[in-house]
Formats: sequence, structure tokens, C-alpha cells
Amino acid sequence: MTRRKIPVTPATATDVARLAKVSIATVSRTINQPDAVREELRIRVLKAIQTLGYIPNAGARALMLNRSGTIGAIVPTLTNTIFARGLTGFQQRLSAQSYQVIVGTSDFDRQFESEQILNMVKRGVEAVTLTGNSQEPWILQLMQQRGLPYCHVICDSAPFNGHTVGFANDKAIALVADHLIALGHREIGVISGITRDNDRAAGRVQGIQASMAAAGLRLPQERIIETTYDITSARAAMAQLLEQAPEITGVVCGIDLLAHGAMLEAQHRGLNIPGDLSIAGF
Amino acid sequence: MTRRKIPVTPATATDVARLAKVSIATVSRTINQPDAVREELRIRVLKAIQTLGYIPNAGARALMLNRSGTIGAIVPTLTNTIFARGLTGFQQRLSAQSYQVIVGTSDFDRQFESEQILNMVKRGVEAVTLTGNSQEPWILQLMQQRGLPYCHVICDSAPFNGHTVGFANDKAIALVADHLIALGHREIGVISGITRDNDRAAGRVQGIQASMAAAGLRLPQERIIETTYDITSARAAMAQLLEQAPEITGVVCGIDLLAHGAMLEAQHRGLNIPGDLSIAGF
DNA sequence: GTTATTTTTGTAAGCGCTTTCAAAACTTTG
DNA sequence: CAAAGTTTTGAAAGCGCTTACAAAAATAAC
Repeated sequence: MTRRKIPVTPATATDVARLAKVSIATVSRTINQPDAVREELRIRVLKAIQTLGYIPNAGARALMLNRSGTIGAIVPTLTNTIFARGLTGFQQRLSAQSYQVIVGTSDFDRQFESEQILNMVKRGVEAVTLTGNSQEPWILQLMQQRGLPYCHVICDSAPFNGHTVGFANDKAIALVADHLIALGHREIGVISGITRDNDRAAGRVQGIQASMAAAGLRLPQERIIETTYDITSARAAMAQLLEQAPEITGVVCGIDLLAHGAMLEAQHRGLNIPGDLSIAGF
Repeated sequence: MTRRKIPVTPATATDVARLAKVSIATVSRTINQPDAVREELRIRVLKAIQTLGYIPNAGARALMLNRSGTIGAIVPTLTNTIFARGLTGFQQRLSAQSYQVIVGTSDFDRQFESEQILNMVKRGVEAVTLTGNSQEPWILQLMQQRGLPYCHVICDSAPFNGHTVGFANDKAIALVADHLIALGHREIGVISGITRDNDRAAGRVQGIQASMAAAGLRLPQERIIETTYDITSARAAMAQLLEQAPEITGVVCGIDLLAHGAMLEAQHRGLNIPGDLSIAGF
């Protein structure tokens, strides 16, 4: 079995230039503007690239061009399919423009989120997409000062005149609550995500509150349960809600996953849906 | 409202040095080895960094140190929670070592996967984790030649003596099939992921085949349905399987998601589980 | 065959950073 | 207080690349 020689340091443009007996500038040109190089030399260079297994160093390139070709995206978590899907689409779209996406997960923690963004800035991302609008102000200001474009997603307003793509979480879920009220429900509970550092979750609770207030209904604190986004916790939240407010006839959930858990728990308790209880997701 | 001055080009170490009236070397040292700088100067530099909003350029740093501080991870898709979870853990662990993870999705396409890896190599990742072992050989060889560490995950063997972390997909799922056979099932169907470019899926089908062969059972082609990983397709696959082989009494599914879909379809058809039909996931 | 024009190539500077090496500034010592 | 040792600092090189600019080569015009 022959042993292949392992070059410790990968070939650089200089190596290619030497082997092809051209200047390093010609190597750069054959890669970036092939038409500007006479065919003879171009072929020599290409051959040298081939034999050396040369791969251009994107970092050095970015340093010269002041363009990294990367875009950052912050999502709370990858385990929620809605974000995973969104990210996938984002990636595919940008990949077509030969941009690479750097993803960061904030895990619903503002401070950690800022760190991630800062890291991206260090790495020279050319733009950043953010989930929601509850970032720490300093990191947003930092991006603005640097003229680094960024965009808030899944919300309709943002500090510092930030761009947004999304909808009004409160208004949207209010429609759900309105519907439940129209059906005659008066005692309504809420299962929400953790609202701390999560403007989407907080906005939705507010929307429900607004809808109920408009209908002259009260939504006491014990009818609002916050929980993490997983089935088990959602079930527990539902259990707690039924414990604290057995009189409720309707439940509005911040996201579908929570509604799923709520339904499981209701089913487990022998409650009939929608006979005994209405459960709405979002 | 005062208008804040927007610096078009972010501050560099040189700017900091000028403002703090020290050499650029001292700036670098204050950041990387603060103890080597006299307190007076260090404070001056720190203050300058503050006022200029200086953020070190990670690319330039990587260029000098020949270390990018990034690690690549390729997964087939983010929409499968198993990968999303794995990635999250991976990220968190490496984040603690101040490494940043660059994720790429192959979408179960070898060629696209190679492109993603190549991109990572250009970007100077210090290591790569791969899902499965069915990468295109050239890209693996390329990494080996560069002495770039990589590791195959969720499998137990790999070309070119690659490192692996995982289990034998065929052996593992064979246990499932063995169990079904032990329960007395003789007519068994399989719902698998698309085996093309997916060694895990292929290995699992092989494992089931081996198990059945050992028991003297046959697994004809029409009892193996391949499908994409989503509930709707899984249901359709189950429908097709029941169509083509109504005599089956047991179904082994490549992953739990497929089993879920299969159960929904069975339920929809009024089949009793496990009375009429046994369905196993993985 | 000159000269003017166009195309192709190489030289060299520099992107923002780290680090060696030597000079400068302090501390000890005798 | 000078000599020797120790610590702190800056000048300068260079990581791998792109690109203005000038030099060289090829082509066109006379």
C-alpha cells in the first residue's frame, strides 16, 4: 500500500504561481477574471492548481475585498421546526447568490444572543437576520454604527427604526381569541411560551388580553401559564391551568406545539374536545 | 434629534493605536496577553477601544494565526429534530471552547454536500463532522491530504480509515426485526428513507433483510417502500405498502417519524395496532 | 520597418492582524 | 552611581490574497 505524501501546509497562490511559472497576480486573475488571461497561461495555471490541490483562502480574500460573502442568522433554537424550516429556505436562497449563512442560536437568552451577534460581526458577516425585536439595545446600535444591515423577523416593529419582516403577533392572535369569544366562551385560559426575552410570546399574550378586555372579559394571572416549548412541559402547563382554573371552557396557546400538548393532557383527563373544552393553537 | 456620525469603515487596531498613542503591537497585546502590558498603557488602549467601538477582525487574526476558530458540521437537514438537537449540543459544547460552528445542510445530496464541505475548507474550518459515510470520495481525500480532521457520525465504518462516532445501523435495526420475527411475524414490510446517498437508510434496510434472511424469510422488493421524511409521505408510503402487500402483519420503519405516519394511516384504515398489525420505529 | 495602439503580464502595495527582535525603560545589585 | 539584569515597548516582517500601475508583449496602422 503506497503512502501518500501529506503536505502539512496547504498550497497557496504563491505555490501555484511558482509551479506554473507565472506571477501570483496571474493566478489570482485566472480564478477571478479568467478572460483577462491568455489561454496558454490560464491552462498552465489551472493545471498547477489541479496538481497542487490548491484551494483559495477565503479569509485572505475577504480581507482584501472587505467582503466576506457570509450572512448571519440568529434563531432562538433549531429544535423548533418553524425556525429550522425558515433557516433552510434562507440558506438555499442565499446559497444561490453564493452567500454562506452562519447560523447562531440564542436559546431565548438575550445576552447569549448578543454574544453570537458580536461573534458574527467579528467574522465579518455582511448582514444579519434577527428573530424578534427584543435584542439588547447596545448590539443593535453597534450594528447600526457600523452600517451593518440587519432585519428583525416575525415581528412588525423594532427599536432604532430597524427593518422588519413579519406580522403583528398581538393583532394576529387577537383574532383567535376573538373567535373563541364569538363562540360564546367567557372563561378563557392561556398557555404561552416564556415571555421573558421573547417579544413574540409576550406580544401574543398581550393580544389575547386586549381581545378579552375589548369583550369586557378578565384574564387573571393564574389563567396564563408560561412554559418551555416541548410536549411534556406543555402537558404539565395544561394540567396546571386546569388545576388553577377548572372553570375555563377555552384555551388559547401561543404556538401549535403547546396546543398539541394541551390536547394530549385534556384527552388524558377524559375531556372532550371541543365538547368540554376548546383549544386553539397559533 | 441629534444625528449620530456613522463611520463608514469600522475602526481598526491602527486607529486604536493612534488614539491611545501606542504602537499597534501594544493594542494587539492588550487584547491577547494583557499581562504583558503595563497597566497605564493597557487602560489607555482599553479606553480607546471603547470610544472607537473597535472590534477585532477575526479574518485577519485567522490569517496570521492560521487558526480560524471555526468547525464545520454537515447534516442532511435541519428539519429533522434529531439533527437539530445533535447540532445544538455540538454547538453548545464547542462554544464553551470558544469555537464557532458553521453548519451546512446537504439535503441528502452528495454533490451538494461536497460543495458545502469545500466551502468550509475555503473558510478555514479546523475540523468537520459529517453525517454518515457516503460522501464523495474526492472530498474526503481532499480533507485527508490537507490534514484536516473530520469525523463521520451515526455510523460505524468509513472509507479511508475515517473516524466514526455512532453505531451499526444494520445491526441495530436487525434487533428490531428479530424481535418482530420472535413475536411470530412472517410477512413483514419495510418503510425506509430514500436510500440513495444515505448510508444510514440503506444500512437499515440491509439489516432488516439480513435478519429476515437468517430466519429464512424473504423480503421482496414490493414490501420495501422508500419515502421522504415527512408525515404525509410516510402515510402515503404505508398506503402503498398495504396496497402492494396486504398480507403483511408487521412493518419496520427506518425512523420514528415514518412509524408515526404509518400508524396514522393504519388508524385511518381502521386497522388495530398491534392487533391487526405491528408497527416498529427506530 | 517604424510607430502608435491594444492586450497581457509582473511588480509591489496593502487589507488588519500577530509576533520576533532589538531598543528603551525600569530594577537590582555590587 | 555604574554595571548587569529584567521588563515593557515599538519597528517591521509577513499571513494569503487582490489590484493599481507600469513594463512587456502582441497587434494594428502607417
